[in-house]
Order: sequence, then structure tokens, then C-alpha cells
Amino acid sequence: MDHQHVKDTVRQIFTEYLSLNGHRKTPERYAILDIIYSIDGHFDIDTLYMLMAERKKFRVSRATLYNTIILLINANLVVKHQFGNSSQYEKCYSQGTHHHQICTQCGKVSEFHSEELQQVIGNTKLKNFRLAHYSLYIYGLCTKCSRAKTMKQKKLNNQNNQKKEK
Amino acid sequence: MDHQHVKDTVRQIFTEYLSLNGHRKTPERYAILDIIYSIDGHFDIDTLYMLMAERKKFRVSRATLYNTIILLINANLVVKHQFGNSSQYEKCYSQGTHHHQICTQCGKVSEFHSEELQQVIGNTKLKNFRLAHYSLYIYGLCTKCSRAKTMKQKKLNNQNNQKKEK
DNA sequence: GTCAGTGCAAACTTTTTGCAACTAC
DNA sequence: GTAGTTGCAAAAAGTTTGCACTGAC
Repeated sequence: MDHQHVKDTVRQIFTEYLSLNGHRKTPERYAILDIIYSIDGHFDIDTLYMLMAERKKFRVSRATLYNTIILLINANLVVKHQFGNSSQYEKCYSQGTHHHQICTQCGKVSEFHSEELQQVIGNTKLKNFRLAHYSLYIYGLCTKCSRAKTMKQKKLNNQNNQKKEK
Repeated sequence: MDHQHVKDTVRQIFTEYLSLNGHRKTPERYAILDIIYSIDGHFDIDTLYMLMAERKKFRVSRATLYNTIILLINANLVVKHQFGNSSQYEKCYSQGTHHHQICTQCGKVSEFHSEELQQVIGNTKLKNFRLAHYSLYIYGLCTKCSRAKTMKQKKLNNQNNQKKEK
């Protein structure tokens, strides 16, 4: 599915959602949806705010962004993540399911795919619960930080040993 | 392993961690660890703050709680979750691995166990990454909210249909 | 004695809220 | 016309920071 086709489809889904739930179809809402579906990867409200001003020459307030994002989440067009300090969002229609690995040291987030994981999680039987979507976050150290930490550890060990020998 | 034994063990692990990393062993830090390991389930900083005052008659500032929690996370004695608005924490030594299902409507978080999930995730091969721990969050609707939403949807549909008929 | 750790309050960041103005229906 | 939305600014909530004091080493 090409880019424009996706944008048209999500627009349609959003329209349906708004109608079905008795919300108004304001130009702000569609403009926000449009920008979000032209962003690859994660974004936070602040980034979105700046992109809106930049790309669309269409200013909306942060309050509206927060309001609209909630609608988009309920319409299953956006997912919310909470790594780091501020909430991160991501489009989710026609995106391949992916998982996140987060470096606890430098905070870097990368994505990976795994058919097997996807299947097992999707098939998990839940009691008293209707699954909508899920997030798997793998925490650990990226190669770079892992190396740095080992170095630091060694250094400290040496210092400790030297103290004991004194 | 009984409750007191766990507390003693984590105390020991924490002591080792502090020594190894050149941190001081302050009474505040041990008091915090102790309280955390007497809490079942999730807690946030505010709850912890109040529990400290209540149960221990030992007041520590929020700043110290934040500082200490970071140490405990690095020592692998506590994990951080980010559902809802404030960060949630949880003891993790000698806790069975479990996953979380979160109701997107009422925010209720419940836990479940799954050997299969645990194995598959633990065995996932990651590129350039050293896995420390992971979190799986399943989002959806709990039975109660699911029912409520269906009702609301029906009501709105009826209203929409009535309008069209007018 | 020294410096990491603490308490406190102020600062900062992110998100929510109240209200007047606007506009989709 | 009416009520749902928006923008703005103020407030709230959560977390971090700076500084003087304390106490673990």
C-alpha cells in the first residue's frame, strides 16, 4: 500500500470513528492525522507541535494535540509509548508489528521484528480481557554502552583492590 | 523463600552493589529498600513517600526516593513501569516473571503468568543488545469496560439512526 | 576531615483544566 | 442556534536541580 493510499484510508477510518462516536470533523483533527501519518517512527507532542507549524502552516494548540491524540488512540490509529520522560506516540495503521529494545544507559530506542513473538503474544489466551494491542519493551544495554560499562566496572574494581592493598 | 529471607537477601545484594560502585551505605537507602520489599504489586513515588512516613516513622525526601530508586533499578532489585501518568515501580527479586494487561478505559492493571511467553521472549535473539529484562504490556478492555462501551455504542447508533430518519 | 548523600525549596517539564471565542452540525 | 472544539493562559502533577547541611567512610 503506497503512502497516499494509507493516508486516505486512515482518514476514512477516522471519519467513521468520529461519526460513530458523535465527534465533530474539524479541519484541525484531519490536519493532525495527516502530519502524524507522514512521520516515520516515534514522536512526542512537542515535535508534533513544531511539525504542525512548519509543514502545514497550520497552527494548533498543544491542548488540541492532546485531545486529538486521545481520539486517534481510541480509533486505533495511534499508539502511545512511555519510554523516557515524555510520552511518545506512533502511527499504527498498516505498520508492521514490531517490538522495542531500549538501552537503559543512553535511552536509545530501536525496533525489531519477530514473527514468532508476534504469533505467541497474539495467541495468548487472556482471562476477562479483550486484547486491542500490545507493547513489548526489551531493556538492556546497547553494544556501545555495554562496552563502556565494562570498562568503568574494571576501573572501579582496580581502585577497590588498590585500597585494600594499602 | 519466606518474606524475611527475601528481605535479607536483597539487602545483601544491595550492599554488594553499593560497594562495587563506590556508593555509601546510608540508613535511608536500606529503609527504602525494606519498605519496597514489603509492598506487593506496583507503587509510585508518592505512595512510597507516604508509606515511609507511616510505617517506618522514618521521613526521607522525595529527592532521596528518586535517587535511591535509580540505584535499586541499576542493582536489578526494582523495575520501572510507565503506565498511566506517573511512573510505577515494582520489586523484582524473587518475583515470578509476569506480564501486565492494562484496561485502556479504566486504567486498571492486572498481572498474568505465561511460561510460554516467558520462554519465547527470553530466547529471542537480539542484535547488538544485551537483554537485562523486559516488559510486556497488553492493552485492551476489561470485561466491565468492554460491556460499558458496547452499551454506549448501541445508544449512539440509535441516536444516529433516529436523526437520519427525521 | 572529606565528599557523597540528604532535605528543602525552587525550577522545570509535561499534561490538564477553565473559560471565552469560534464553528461544525 | 447550540453544543462540541479550539486557543490561551493558568494550574496541576511529576521530576530534577542547586545549595547548605549532615554523616559514612
